[in-house]
Amino acid sequence: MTPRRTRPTINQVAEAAGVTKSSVSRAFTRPEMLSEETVRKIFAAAEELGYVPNQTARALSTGKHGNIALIVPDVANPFFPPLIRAAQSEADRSDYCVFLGNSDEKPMQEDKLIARFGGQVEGFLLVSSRLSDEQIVNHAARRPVVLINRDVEGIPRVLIDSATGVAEAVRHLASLGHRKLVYVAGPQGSWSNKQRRAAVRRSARQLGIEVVHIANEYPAFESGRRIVPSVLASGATAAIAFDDVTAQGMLAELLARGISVPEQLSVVGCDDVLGATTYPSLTSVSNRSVEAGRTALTLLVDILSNQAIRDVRYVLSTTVVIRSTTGAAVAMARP
Amino acid sequence: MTPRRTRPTINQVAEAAGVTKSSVSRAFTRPEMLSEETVRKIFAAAEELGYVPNQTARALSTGKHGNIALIVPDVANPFFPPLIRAAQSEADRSDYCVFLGNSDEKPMQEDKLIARFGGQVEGFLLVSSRLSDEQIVNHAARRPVVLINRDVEGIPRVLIDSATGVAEAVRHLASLGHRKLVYVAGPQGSWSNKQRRAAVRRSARQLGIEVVHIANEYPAFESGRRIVPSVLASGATAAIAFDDVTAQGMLAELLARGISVPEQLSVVGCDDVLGATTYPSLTSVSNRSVEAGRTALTLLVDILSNQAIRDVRYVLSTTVVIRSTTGAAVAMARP
DNA sequence: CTGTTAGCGCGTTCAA
DNA sequence: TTGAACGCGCTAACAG
Repeated sequence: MTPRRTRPTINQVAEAAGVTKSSVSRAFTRPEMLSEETVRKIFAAAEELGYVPNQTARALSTGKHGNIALIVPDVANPFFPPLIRAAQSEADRSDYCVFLGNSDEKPMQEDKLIARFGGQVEGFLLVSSRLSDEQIVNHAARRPVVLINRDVEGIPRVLIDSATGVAEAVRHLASLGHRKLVYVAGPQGSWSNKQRRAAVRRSARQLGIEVVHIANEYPAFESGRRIVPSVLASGATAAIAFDDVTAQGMLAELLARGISVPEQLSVVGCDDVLGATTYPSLTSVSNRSVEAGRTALTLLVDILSNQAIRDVRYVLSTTVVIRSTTGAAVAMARP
Repeated sequence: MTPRRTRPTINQVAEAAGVTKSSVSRAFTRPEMLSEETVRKIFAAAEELGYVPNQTARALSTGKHGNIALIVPDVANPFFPPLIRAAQSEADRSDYCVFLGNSDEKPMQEDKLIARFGGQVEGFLLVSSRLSDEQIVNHAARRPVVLINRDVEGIPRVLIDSATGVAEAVRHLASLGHRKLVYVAGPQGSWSNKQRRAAVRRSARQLGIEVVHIANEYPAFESGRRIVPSVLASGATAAIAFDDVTAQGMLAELLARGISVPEQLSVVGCDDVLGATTYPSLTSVSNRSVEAGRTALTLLVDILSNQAIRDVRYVLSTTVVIRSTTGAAVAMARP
């Protein structure tokens, strides 16, 4: 038997079961309102016809679509896939479908996506949003928004506190004798970048270490390679990069230039997305993106069902994971 | 001014513009049917109220939802994110929203996702589907389906032909003096796996090389590490892995065991997702997933607008990318 | 417990 | 070129 192209409607089921649409509707939403006998009849008829409730029609009358939008700056950046995966499987548990959006690190694109999805989702999960606080607050006024790695007062948010891990990393470098280090930055609009940068500065000052800041808009392997000359020119003996991918690019370029790590330069990454897969294996700040994704999605689902718009601020702290790219500072001439 | 919670409807715009709903509807779908003057008035009113057509209501009456579902086995596997990204941005160009589904390599989960999305999408893009041919044909009978890396007669599909690249890789190894190699397999249900395995065998036979097949269900870094003992035990001098991630795991384990690559064992990956980021940099079969994603999505959109269900079979060929994990075969005792 | 009656917001005939 | 009326498939009062 070949499957029909047009799906059976609630009316056909009603007729087949000898009841009205209302009863069929109830059988699928609140069966406890019906007699067991009726429910049985209806399900039998539905099964027979291969009836499945029409989500769209249901959404039109209830306003609930059962969809959630998940927007990230760059799907291809290894930081996001595990997070996406975690959020997905959590959404799955609550029978939500998730739209995925890729903003390409561009606020305008992100805004456009939110508008496009707006009509058919109940809430948004914005990861590392590049939007302004004002824009975020505005969207949140229309429908529930949960943020990951973005700290906006009044909006439920899950933050991966890389500051703790970064501080540990700086202390680790200090204990190895480093007195001057560079911070290779990430995207301007990134909350994580501001946080990491501040953490590096603060810890360094406390330990009497000098910090050089090097800008680098797009966090990627290639930009990591390109930034190496500036790092070398700075005269620092260690570098902390915005993320693992950037650090990996640096590692490759350093290797290509015959500069040995960590003997001549120590390198630290962030987010630990590469694990021990680089060579030398990368010292990094731990990653909690999976928990962040899971937590944020649970939070969103929670808000959607309780409609209690709480101001939650969930913080996940991090630590430094020491591997093989950090070592003793090179001997330097004293002034 | 604070944004309203409830969006303006077509009726409010109609009233504000001094026309009926019909005209407003037409202004947004077929403006050429209206006088310029009326269209102008309507748009002005819409703009003023911040009116945006309700996708759901529109979908209910037209049957077009403007959504596409993209299902992959594992978002976190680096092969997929670039493909997803490419498909996304292509969908974006045609104003489609995309649902992302993660099947966890499980046919049942994939089926469940298809059912869940079914009600609100116009078509499916199934990547490396783990479903049976029969299941796929069945779904395709209900609504348009485009396949990536899955070859089912009658279903539009985009195939990355890794066979050409794998054959090149085998010849490359042969020219380096290898006489016995192992193929570290991928998921059973994977079309790519079958294709690669067959290509290895065929090329090897032609060149008089012996092949050992080693099963390995889940393609991941850890399983790559675990498989190393078997590889070593086989006595082969070279290994071709199902994908780069598996190969990377092998590399790490080999390094940990003090076995040097390629001096003692040559390793080849597939899909080239890691680029030159491993150490030693991995020889691999080229990756065309971005083109595959873009092409497949264009194809789907095309089918959706032309409703001409053509039997397309788009093949992208590959080559071997030689880097540093392949070298001369180790000297072996002659029998 | 079950049927009846209204919409949800929009597209689309059919007339005018 | 525009308007009036109906229907998409389902849920939600309101009766009974």
